[in-house]
Amino acid sequence: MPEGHTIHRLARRHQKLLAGAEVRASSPQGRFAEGAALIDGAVLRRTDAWGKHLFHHYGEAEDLVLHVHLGLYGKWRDGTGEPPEPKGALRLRLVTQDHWADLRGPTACELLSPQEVAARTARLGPDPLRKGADVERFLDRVGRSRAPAGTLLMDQAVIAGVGNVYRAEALFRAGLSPFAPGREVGRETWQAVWDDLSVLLRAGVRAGRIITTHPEDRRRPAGRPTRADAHYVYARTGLPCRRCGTPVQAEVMAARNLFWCPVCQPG
DNA sequence: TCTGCATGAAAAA
DNA sequence: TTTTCCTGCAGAG
Repeated sequence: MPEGHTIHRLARRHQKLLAGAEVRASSPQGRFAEGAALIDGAVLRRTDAWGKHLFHHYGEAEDLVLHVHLGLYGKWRDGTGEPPEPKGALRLRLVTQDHWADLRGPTACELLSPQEVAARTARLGPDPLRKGADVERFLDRVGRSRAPAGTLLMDQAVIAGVGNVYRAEALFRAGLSPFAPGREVGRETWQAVWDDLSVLLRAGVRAGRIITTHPEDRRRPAGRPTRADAHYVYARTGLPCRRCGTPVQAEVMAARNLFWCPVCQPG
């Protein structure tokens, strides 16, 4: 589900499945009927992702741009051949000769001009998954800020694509307290966090899910494996830290549940 | 089958 | 800071 890795994976998938073909677009639910009508019959030229934002560029000049943000609930489904009978609230359906893609529950589904796209992405921080991402901009921003590290990593204007899972896990892997003010963390540590997120996000794109634990840390002394085995601290409130056994703590930071180990991440 | 919560962010207050 | 958007699913019963 949707942190940056999901969106980049979707961009690649849509590129592969739909790009180069004429697309029939519809909004069975009706909430995007006008936009769908404008896309309908156009050729998808290329797809792009920046952080959690997905873009489809349509038309010869690539100047008709579909912008989708999945938010918390949004989902894309796709398939080969005939699309299934539309069920429930289907915001957008894209159909080519060979494939279909359905969008449900997005926070944003809108058409933008290239100028509007540029304005949106200008507000976003560098995305570690993008070629040529401006690391210096990230380092500069976090290095000056009084805000806590756990807030900075969730701020899409600071670094784009990191969500609540990657926040918790990157902080743990860096041994960094979520409460440490950005300017007190140190440039080398922030650089390491960026590099680690870059690796983790890329692994997430490949796997299609977030896996942040080293294999040797994933083994459990007893019991059934759970979904949370892929994480060190995320959604593990009260469970023993995989490294030191201390119960994982949780509290709300930047409007989301933050998880951390008070011993491995002192401060 | 039902309930509450969830990987997000804009709008309202 | 709180509400809203409005989907899917894990866990409870």
